[in-house]
This record gives sequence, structure tokens and C-alpha cells, in this order.
Amino acid sequence: MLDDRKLDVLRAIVEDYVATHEPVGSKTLVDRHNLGVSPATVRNDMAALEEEGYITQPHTSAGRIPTDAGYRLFVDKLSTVKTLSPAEKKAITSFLAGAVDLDDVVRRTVRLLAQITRQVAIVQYPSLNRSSVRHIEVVTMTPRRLLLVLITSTGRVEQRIVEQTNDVDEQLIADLRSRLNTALAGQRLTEATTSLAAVTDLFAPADRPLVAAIVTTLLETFTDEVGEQRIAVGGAANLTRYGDDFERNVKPVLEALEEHVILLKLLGEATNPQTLTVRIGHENPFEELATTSVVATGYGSKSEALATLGIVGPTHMDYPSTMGAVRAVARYVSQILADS
Amino acid sequence: MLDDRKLDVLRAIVEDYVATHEPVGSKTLVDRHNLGVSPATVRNDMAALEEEGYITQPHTSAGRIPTDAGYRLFVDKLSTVKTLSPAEKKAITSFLAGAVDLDDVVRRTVRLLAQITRQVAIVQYPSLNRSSVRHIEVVTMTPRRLLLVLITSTGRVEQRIVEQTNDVDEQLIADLRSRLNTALAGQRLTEATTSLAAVTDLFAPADRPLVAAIVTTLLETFTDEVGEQRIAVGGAANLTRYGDDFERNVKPVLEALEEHVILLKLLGEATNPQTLTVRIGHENPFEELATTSVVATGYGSKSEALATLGIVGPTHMDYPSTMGAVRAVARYVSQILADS
DNA sequence: ACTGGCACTCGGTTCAGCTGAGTGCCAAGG
DNA sequence: CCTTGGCACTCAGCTGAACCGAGTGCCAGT
Repeated sequence: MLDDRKLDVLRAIVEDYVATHEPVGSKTLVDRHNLGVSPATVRNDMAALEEEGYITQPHTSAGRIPTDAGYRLFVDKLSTVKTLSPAEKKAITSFLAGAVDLDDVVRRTVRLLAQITRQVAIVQYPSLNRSSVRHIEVVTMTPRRLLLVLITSTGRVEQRIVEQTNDVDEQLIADLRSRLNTALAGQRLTEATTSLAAVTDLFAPADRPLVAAIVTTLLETFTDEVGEQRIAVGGAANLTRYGDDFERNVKPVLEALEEHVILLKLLGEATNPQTLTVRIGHENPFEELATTSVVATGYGSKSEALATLGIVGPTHMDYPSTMGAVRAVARYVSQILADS
Repeated sequence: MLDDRKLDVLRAIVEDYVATHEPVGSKTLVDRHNLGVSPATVRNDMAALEEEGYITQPHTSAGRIPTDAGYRLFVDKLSTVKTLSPAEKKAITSFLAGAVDLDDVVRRTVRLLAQITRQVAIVQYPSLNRSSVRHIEVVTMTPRRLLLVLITSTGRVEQRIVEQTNDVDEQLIADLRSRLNTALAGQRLTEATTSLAAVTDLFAPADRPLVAAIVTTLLETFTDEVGEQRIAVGGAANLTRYGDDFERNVKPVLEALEEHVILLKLLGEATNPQTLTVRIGHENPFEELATTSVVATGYGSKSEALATLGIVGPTHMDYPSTMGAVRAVARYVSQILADS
């Protein structure tokens, strides 16, 4: 049904439309890309492509624009992910290498991604449930107030306050600290919950209330956070660089950016950094975001993703470049995280 | 020059314009507010007000809109900060009370402020330079990698990695940990830098390289962060609820929200929670933000502000309500922080 | 199978004319 | 002296007609 030339035409339409954001007609198409055929022929091909649902006319006397299905075909079959220039790669690594802690890595990544793709960037913090306990610290702030600090293998640091009604014994705390670390260090947070339960039993009954309070708080920290995923967003100003219909649809996007739960759904399941997920227009689960696409991928180790990062932009974005940038950033972040 | 009635007229104009976002004319004004005089009289007053620069006409045959000076006068003399309803107050405290750590307090505050004011909310993290050292923890992650954790009196936790070329001695670390805490606990970060320098001398020359590395990193943490202030932003979607000229000027605002340095300048110096800073239109230091106003105030203890929070919105915002909300949120956050 | 030609469609633009909200000014009245 | 009703004037925005031109579909010819 669709011979090679028709696909060439589709590719040309997508590329043109992405560049100009204006419906493209048969004449301009042959002018701009050298297709070696006449406008009339292109028109016939266009009619066929429209028949198949890959392109559409906004109104009778206008050119064609790609449909979501058109973009889909383009992404799947008609384009190759663009690789970054060595200069860009170098810029990425050196920018990321300057990060001073995990928070900083994430902040820099968001910024970087937004800048390179000129879209809205979203980076999920490395999830706790895939990471393991590196260290647990119990600090007495005042005689009745303790601070728990949990440091994970990904460098994430969680803190919790525990209040007590009686003064706590410093020796007991030291004891607890060492036992907690012995019992939990190196364990996955998901597994650690079971080991944690056993710790209470090691202590004298008189000390158990305090120990139990701490254990409970730790338990909450381990599990609670799994649901309440943290996310960083950046580059919202990029939504305004289209003199476009899209610009009028900025509201739902901005609203989505405020709702981290929605963003998590948009990003979807983390995949390994080799695999790029692209959701085009209404392929994403939200009605209001029918004119936006998402390009996402996992990051973390080569084999297993810790979390997801990606960008959100108009359906008429430059997929090859954007996909290249997302993939590259994901790889370099993975690398940085592996090193530290 | 400006008798009471003229001021009443100005007040009416501001209130009307804020409500409708349309230039207000003499007739509609007497209809809507019962001023007890005829449109003709109001016209004379308007002419006077325009003469004085408080209002202006977008074009000859249109009504008047307030100038920045008009809003200024309104805020300073013609309005009283609106207090929140008991229900709202209760909602604020209960929402903030659910916070689990400092990060969470800040996140919740931003969200809250954005929701109540329906504007873009900005909250600066409690600044390090006004807070003091509560605890310093040195953790060995691997034999050659140390993690420094600094806990401040405001509950903020900073982490830094220190790499060593040789394996470090666990005993030395313990020693260092206790000395650091003895020397620094309770001190302001700004003062702590001097005490910190003295710590190195307590150690044997052989140990000094390691100690110096840690001290240097701590020093950086103390001072570096003073410049690189952290900020949380929320409610950007509220920028889109004006069917307005303002909506077309969203770009510079979104851009400003990305640049934390700019936001810090916008918020300005922290004041105590009693004092509200209002910057109207071009009163703020950025040319591109001439159609936006900022309402900000400090928060922290009663007497001394730790940091600033506030909102950014169109010059034609509802100042009395907004100011009330900002002040209330600042007070309750201060309270929560004081308790924890 | 491709191409040139041709009639047709229709969104966007331009222009004139109209409308009406709003103004400034003036003269009359309290 | 302040207020008010009246009146002429201004001008942004709307409306409708005319026009333009990019783009289409179809058909006959090569």
C-alpha cells in the first residue's frame, strides 16, 4: 500500500512541519526537499497517506500536517536517533561532573536536559526501593529529640525527627546505632524491612519503647518514600517558544507539571538507558495532554534502571534530536551515579 | 489636592479593575460602587487622578486603569490587609503540621501559598548563614570515601563526599567527629569558620592531610551555600488564569522562575514576618517583569528572619487578600519551624 | 505511472462603515 | 465653589464585503 516514495513524502512532511509549524503543501514540499517528482504526484501520495490516517488537513484549502499515527510511523521507521556532537558530549560530562551531591546531580541534569532539548525536562530521583542502606545515623539533638539520617547507596539522604517523652540514654543510642548498621548495611530497602523487625528483639524490654519508636520511623522512611516519589522539573519557559496553537494549550501542561503523580504516570515505567519510550499525543494517558509528547528513558546502571528521566513537549517536536539528547543525558547521568 | 472622595474613586477603580481586568469608566463606576455623586463628577476626579499619575487611559475612548503609582497608593493608604478566616487558618496549620522534614515543610508551604493566593509561590530555604551547627557526622562509605553530613539548627541537612587516596583510619575519624562537634556545635555557620580552622592543629602532623581535606570541604559547605541559596517554586499554572495581556507576558515570568538568582533578587532582603514587602510593576529590578508584582515577607523567628517567601503575580492582583495570605503563611511556617 | 492544466475551496487579510463606551468641556443650578 | 446634565467628539473593536492565494482533486495526455 505504502511504497517507499510515499514514506519519503511522509518523512518530508514531518520534517517540514516540525521545522515550520505550518501545514505543508505539495508545492513547497517538492521545492524544499528534492523528491524528483512533480507536485501532482506528491498530491496523489498525500491523498493515500491521508487515507491511511498518517496525515490530515486542518481545513480544505490548507496543506497537510502529520497525525499522531504519522509521527509514530516516523519515529518507528523513518528516522534514526541523532547522536550528539563530541563537543556536546563533553559539555554534558563536564557539567554533570561538577555536581556536589545527589540533589545537585538531579538539579544539574534537569537543567541540562531542558537546555539541550529546549523542552520541559523531568527527572525522577533515584527511587529508594531499588537502592540499599549505606549508613544509618542516630543523632541526639536535644535529650528528648533524635534525628535519624538514612543514607542510601545512591547517595540520597533522608532525615526524620523522633520525639521522646523521657531523656534518652546516650549509651543506648550508640548501641542502637551500631546494631542498626550491622543489621541493615548493604541491604535493599525492600528487604531491610524484615531485618529491621528483628532488631527490636536484641534489646532489653525496658529499652524497647525507644527502640520501637525509632524502628517504626525507619520503617516508614523505607516504605513511605516508595510511593511519594520525588521529581524535579525544569525548563517550563520553553513552552512559550511556539507562536503556535500549542502555546494556547500551555495551561494543562503547566498544571500537569505541578502534579508529581501525573508526571510519574507520564514518565511511565523505568526502562534501561538503551530503550527510549516515546508517547505521542493521545498515546499518553491524559486527555488534556493530547497535543504533547513525552520522550523518556530510565537511568541508573546499565542493566537495571533506578529511575526515569525525560522531556515533555509539543507533538511536533524534533524527535530524532530530542531522543538523542535524552538518551545521551541518561547515559551520562548513569555513569556519574555509578562512579559516586 | 486629593480630597477623600478622589481617593475613594481611586480605591473603587483599583477594586473594579482587579475584579474585571477591564478599563473602568465613570458610569460603570458609579453604578457598581455607590459613590453618591454623578458620573460627571467622577470624571472630574478621574482627570485629577490622571493628572497626578495614579491612573491612565490605554487609549482616548476607553476607561481608566491604575498605574503602578495608583496601586502603590492603594496598597499604602487605601486598603487594609485582609485577615484569613478561622477555617483557612486551621487548614494552614494542619496542612503544615503534617510535614515530615524540612524539605517537606518547604514543599508544603509552596503548595499552600500557591493554592491560597492562586499565584506563583516562591519559598526560600532557611539560609545557612543565619543558622548554627547542630551536628556534624563523618561516615566512611568505603575505606577511601567519606561522607560528611552537616545538620543545622533549622533542620537543614547538607552532604558532601570526600575522596581520599589512602585508606582512612576509623579511629581517627571517630576522633575527628567528636572534636568537630565539640568545637562547632551550637555555633553560627558564619562564626564556625574560625573555630574550624583551629581544629586542624589538634591533630598529629601525619593525620593533617586528611583532616585538612575534611575541614576544607566543611568550610566550603558553610560558605558556598550562602551564595547558592536554594529556592522552591510552585503554582506556575496560575499564570494562565488571565484572559489577559498579562497572559501574553508569561514568558519572561517563566524564565525568571527558572533563574533562582533572579528570584532571590525579586524576593529581596528578608524582613521579619510582620513586615510585608510589596513591589509593584517596575518597582522590581527587572525590566521584563514590569507587569508583575511581588508580595514577600521573611519567616523564621519573630525577631529575626531566616529566609523569605512570597508570591509573584500580575500588577492587577488582589493585594489585600494576597498580602493577608502571605503574612499568614509566613507566620505559621515560622511557628512550625520554631517547634521542630 | 507520472504530469500539466484547470476549476474549485476557503482561511486570512484588507478596508470601509458603524457602534457605543467613554471622554472633556461648558453652562446652569445648588 | 462644587456638582450636574448636556453635548460634541474620539476611537477601539466589530461587521461584512471583496479579494487574494495557497492548496486541493480530478482529468486528460504522454
